[in-house]
Amino acid sequence: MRIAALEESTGVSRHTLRFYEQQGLLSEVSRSENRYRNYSPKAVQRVQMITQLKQLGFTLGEIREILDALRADTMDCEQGARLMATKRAWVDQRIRELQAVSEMLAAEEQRLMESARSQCRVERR
Amino acid sequence: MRIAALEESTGVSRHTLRFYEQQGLLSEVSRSENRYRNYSPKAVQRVQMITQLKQLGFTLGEIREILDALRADTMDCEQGARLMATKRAWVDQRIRELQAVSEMLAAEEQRLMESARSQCRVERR
DNA sequence: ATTGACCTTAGAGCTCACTCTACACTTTAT
DNA sequence: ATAAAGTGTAGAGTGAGCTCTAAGGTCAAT
Repeated sequence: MRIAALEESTGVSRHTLRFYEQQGLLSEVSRSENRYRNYSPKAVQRVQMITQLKQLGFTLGEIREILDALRADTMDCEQGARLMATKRAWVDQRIRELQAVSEMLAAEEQRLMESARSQCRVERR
Repeated sequence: MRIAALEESTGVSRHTLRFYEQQGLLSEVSRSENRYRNYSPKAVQRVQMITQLKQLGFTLGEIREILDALRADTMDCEQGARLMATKRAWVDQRIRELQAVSEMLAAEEQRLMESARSQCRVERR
């Protein structure tokens, strides 16, 4: 599978695929005789996982850590578990922050609707 | 009120204040004889509003649009409320996504802890 | 043999939201 | 009078995450 095929099946541009490889997100990519990249079918899953985690707000550095942890056959289980726990604590903290933001937005929306009939001033108290 | 005073009373650095002005977030800033910026006390409120909206997840571009609309008096309360609702829907969607991630990480952590005593092999999905 | 599609690399450019530097001018304190 | 502190501008740098270009190598079809 060459780069155009991986681009086609993942929706991630060849530029970005090479960038991900350069950033260490795709580990070792094998090459053909002609130096062309030769991807295994598994690469599709891996790129899709990168895309998903990216959409969820993880940085490329964090994605690399997670993928490395999930992939490493030699990984220590306890270490992996701790990595997951750390990530999860971080995610949960972000959830709490976003929930606070959501509540503030709801309060602001409520306030604006209530003052819709009288005078209006956005976000100024 | 000069830039140091505004920096002091808002916690926003002079660099950032000038950057905001350059980005059109502070409209016209009056100058003294010596070309120093001369802020009115209202500027404190305006900068605080920028800070608040930023914390609510609005980009500087969105904040400029909101401030422009307020200046032009073309935004009423209902429009403001709709803006908040739209942003909140976006935030809530991200919360749901992160909750799904948290659950996946928790499951992975659990699995790793269970296999900590026996053979450790990270399964990919 | 030549076209054109595909691949390679290094490196430049872009957006966002700052952050800082260099250098000059003004004000204030001693 | 001098030094320190404050302010001005233009422009470069940062870092994340791409995005694109230039210049060249490879390959299949005509």
